[in-house]
Amino acid sequence: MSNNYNPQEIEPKWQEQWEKDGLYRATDGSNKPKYYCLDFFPYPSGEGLHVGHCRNYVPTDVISRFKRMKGYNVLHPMGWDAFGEPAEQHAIANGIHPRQTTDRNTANYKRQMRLIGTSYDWSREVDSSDPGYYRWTQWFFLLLYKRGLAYRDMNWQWWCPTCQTTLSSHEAAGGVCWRGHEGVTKREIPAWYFKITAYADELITGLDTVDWPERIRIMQRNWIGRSEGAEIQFSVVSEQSLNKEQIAVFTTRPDTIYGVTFFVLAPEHPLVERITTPDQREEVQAYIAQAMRQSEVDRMSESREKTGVFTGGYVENPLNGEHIPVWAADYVMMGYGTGAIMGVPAHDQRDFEFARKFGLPVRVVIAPEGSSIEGSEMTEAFPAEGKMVNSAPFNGLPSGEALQRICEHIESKDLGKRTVKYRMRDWLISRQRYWGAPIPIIHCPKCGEVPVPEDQLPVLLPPMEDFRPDGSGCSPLARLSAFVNTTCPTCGGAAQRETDTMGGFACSSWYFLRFTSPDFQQGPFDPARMNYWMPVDLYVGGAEHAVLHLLYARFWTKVMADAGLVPFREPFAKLMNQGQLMGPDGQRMSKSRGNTITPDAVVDTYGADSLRIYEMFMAPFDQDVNWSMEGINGTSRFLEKIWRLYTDTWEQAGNQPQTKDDELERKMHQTIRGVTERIETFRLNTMVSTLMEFVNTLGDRQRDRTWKTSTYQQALETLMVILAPAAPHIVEELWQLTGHEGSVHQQAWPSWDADLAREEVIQVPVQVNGKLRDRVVVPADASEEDIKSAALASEAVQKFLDGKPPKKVIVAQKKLVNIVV
RNA sequence: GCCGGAGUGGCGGAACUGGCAGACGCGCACGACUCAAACUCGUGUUCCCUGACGGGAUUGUGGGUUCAAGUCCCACCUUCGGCACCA
Repeated sequence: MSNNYNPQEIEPKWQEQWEKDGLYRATDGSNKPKYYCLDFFPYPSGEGLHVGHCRNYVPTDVISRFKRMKGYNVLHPMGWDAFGEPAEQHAIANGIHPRQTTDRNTANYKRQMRLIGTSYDWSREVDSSDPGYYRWTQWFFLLLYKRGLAYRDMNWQWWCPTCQTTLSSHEAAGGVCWRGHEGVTKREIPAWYFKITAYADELITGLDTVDWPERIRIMQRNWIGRSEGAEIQFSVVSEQSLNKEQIAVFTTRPDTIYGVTFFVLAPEHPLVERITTPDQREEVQAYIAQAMRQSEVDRMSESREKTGVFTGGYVENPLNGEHIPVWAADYVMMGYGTGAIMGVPAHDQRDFEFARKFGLPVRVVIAPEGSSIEGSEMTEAFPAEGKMVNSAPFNGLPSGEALQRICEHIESKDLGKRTVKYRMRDWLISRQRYWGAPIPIIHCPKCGEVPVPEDQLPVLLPPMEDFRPDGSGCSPLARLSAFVNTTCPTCGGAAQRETDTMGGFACSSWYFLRFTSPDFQQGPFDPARMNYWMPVDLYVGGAEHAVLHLLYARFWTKVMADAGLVPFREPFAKLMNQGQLMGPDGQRMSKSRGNTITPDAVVDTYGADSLRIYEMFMAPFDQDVNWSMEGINGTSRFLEKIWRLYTDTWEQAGNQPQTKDDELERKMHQTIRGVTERIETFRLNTMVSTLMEFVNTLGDRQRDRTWKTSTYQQALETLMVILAPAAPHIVEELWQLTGHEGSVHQQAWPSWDADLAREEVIQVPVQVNGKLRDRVVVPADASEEDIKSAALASEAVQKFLDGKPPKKVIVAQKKLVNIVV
C-alpha cells in the first residue's frame, strides 16, 4: 500500500464498478423509508456543464449518498428537458436536426455527470422529447382541456421576432424574451392558454404549506399579485338619458371615491371610440395611433412623463352624481382590471402626476390624523390611511372603516361589488415552432375543436427537413400537409390538426412524477409507485425558475389533485436554491466571455473528489461565490494528506495492542456529530472543515508518533465512512486497500456517543467589565460556584480588580464568567 | 420607487439559542528537507503601540438595549437579486 494518490486512475474505475453493481438503483416498494432527492430538470445545452452547474449536482449527490447510508431508499434521478426553442435555434443555425444535437448533448451531459461521481439512478432517465414521454404531456393537455382549463383564444400576444414565436407574459417580462432577445413586440394570433388564474388563490395559500426559501415564496406571491378591491360602475353622461352605458373601474381604494376628479380609459379601450366628442376626435385619434404604435414595452420603459388626451366625454360619479371628464391615457393598461380607472389625484401618486401635468383639480378626501392638507399645495399624493373629509355621509370616519361602509353602500345600491384581481395572466402555451410536443387537437369544420382520442396518442412530431419558422405566425408543421390533413375523430370527415406545439414548461410540469415509474405504459405514472415516492422531499436548483417552472408545476399538480390522480396538492416539500458560481473574474460564466471552467478540465488536473469537496467548501450552499483556481489546491492537498495517512500508517495501525487514546476518541465522536448535523442542515462548507480538523488531529498523532493505538485505527475506519458522501472515489479505493469487503457506500452511517464526545475539562474565559482577561481550566462537571471562585482566584483577574470588590459576577452557562466592578 | 438578501483579516469564509471574533482553507513570510527547485513538514500571519512582558482598537456608519452585541432594536450608507405606471 505505497502507491500514490492517482484520482485519474481510480475514479473511472469505481464509477464503472458502481454502475455495474447497480449501487444507486432506487427500489420500488421497499419497506425502508423513502427519500426523493431531485435536481431541476436540465436543458442539455451544446456548451455542456461548467463547474457552476456542479454547485447544484454535488450537494444533492452528497445528500443522496448520506441518506442511503442512513438507511433510506433514495430516489435520485436525472433526465432531460430536451424540447424547446434553444435546441431548435441551435439546430437552425448549424443545419443539424434537433434530434441529433439533443442526443449528442444529453450524452455529453450524462458523461460529465458521471465524471464528477454523481449517483443517479440512470435506469430511470427520461427525455421529454421522446414520444414515450410526450405522449403523456399531450395526455395532460387533454386533461386540462377536458376540465375547461385549456382554451384557444385570438388575442394580442407577446411575440419574439428572433425566436419567431409567441411567448407567455412570464417569458416576455421586461420586454426581453427569456432567451435574452430584445425587441419583443405584440402580435394578434390565435393561441392556446392554460387557465392558471383559476388556481390563483390556492397558488398563494399553498405557499404557506411548503418549506421553501422565503424569497421564492415572496416572488410567487408578487407575481400572482392578488389585490382586493371593488368594481364600481360609472355611467356615461349622454344626451339620450335612456339606456345609459355603464363602465366599470377596479379600485383598491373605494374610500377615495369622493376624490375622483377625472376618469381614464386605456387607449385600446372600446369605449374611447364611442365616448369621444366630434371636436376632440382628431386629437384623440392621433393620440391612440401614437400609443398603439409603441409596443407595450416602450410604454412601460418610458414610465416617468404622463401623457393623455381629453375625450370630450363625461361619466357620472355613482356616489355624488358629479360629472367627471374622461381621458384616454397610456398609463392605464387594457390588460389589468377593467382597463379603466377613476382618477383620485390626492391619494394616488400616478393620478397626482397626471392631474398636475394637465391641470386637473386635486381634491383631498382623506386627511392625515390630526392635520389637514390642501389639494392645491400638495407636492405628492397622500396614499396613507387617515380621516375622511369632503365625503358627504362618511366624513370623520377612519378611512379603513369608510372603505367597508362604502363597499356595503355600493353593493346595496347595485352600483358595484367587492372583487379580487390578479396580476397574473393565463399561461400561454402555444409555440409556433417545430421542436415541441404537438398540441393534440383537431379542428373539424363541422365539430369544431376535437381532442385527439387518448388511444391515438402520441400525436407524433413528424420528421422535417426544413423546420425554419416562416414568420407566417404558424408553426412549420403547418407546411406539412401529411401532418395537417386528418379525419375528425367524431364525425370522420376531413379535418386539420392543430399545428402549434407546446412550450417546454409543459414538459417540465410533470416530469418529477414520471421518474417514479418511467417504464409505465398505462398512464403517465404508476399510481402505486407514485404514491410511494411522491412528494419530492428535496428539490434543488437555481432561483431563476422562481416564477416559471415552479409555479407551473404547482398548478398542474393542483389540477391532478382535483382530478383524483395524486393525493397531494404541493409537489415539492422542500426547495433549496444553490448560489451562483461566477468565473474567477466575478462575471457569470459563459463561452462568449471565455471564463468558463469545465468539470472536465478540473477533474483532469485535480480529480472529481477534489472538485466535489471544493464546490462545497468554497462558500455556504446558497451563497454566490467566484471560482478560484488557488482555492482548489487546498482541497486537493486535503485528499492527498488523507491518502498518505492511510498508506503510511494503516498496516501498522491494524496490529496495535488494545491501547486507547481518549482525546482522539472524543474528537472522533465530536466529528461524527459535526459531520452528521452539518449534512442534515445543508451546511456543507463547515462539514468539510469539520473533516479537515479531524484529519489534522490524525496528522498530529502521526507526527508526534502517538498513533499506534487501537483508537487511531478506529478513527481511520470511521473517517472512510463519514467522508464517503463527499469524496466517494478515494474512500472506495481506500476501503478496498484496507482490506474491506463490499462497497463503503453500503456501510451504515456511524452514530456518536454524547458521553464520549463530551470534554472532561473545560476552559472558561473570564472577563472583567466585558473584556477578556484570563481563562481558567476547570473539570467539566464543576459547579457554577466552583467556576466563580476559580475565576476570582486568577492572578490576571485580581490585577484588574485592583483590590476593589466585584459588584456582580455573572457565570453564563459554564461558558463564560463576567466580573463587573 | 417598492420588496427581499448581504456587508467580518490580503482573499473565500467560521462563530448553533446574545457569551473567548477571525474556526477551516487560500495567499504570504520565515525555517527544515534538497546541490537547487517543486512537493512535504514546522512556525507565524486582523490592525496599532512596545525590544519584550503587556496594552489598546476592531465585524459597513452612527445611535440604543444588555453584565455582555458580528448576533437584538432604530436611523443611515454600500452592494446584489426580484418587481416596477397592476389602479
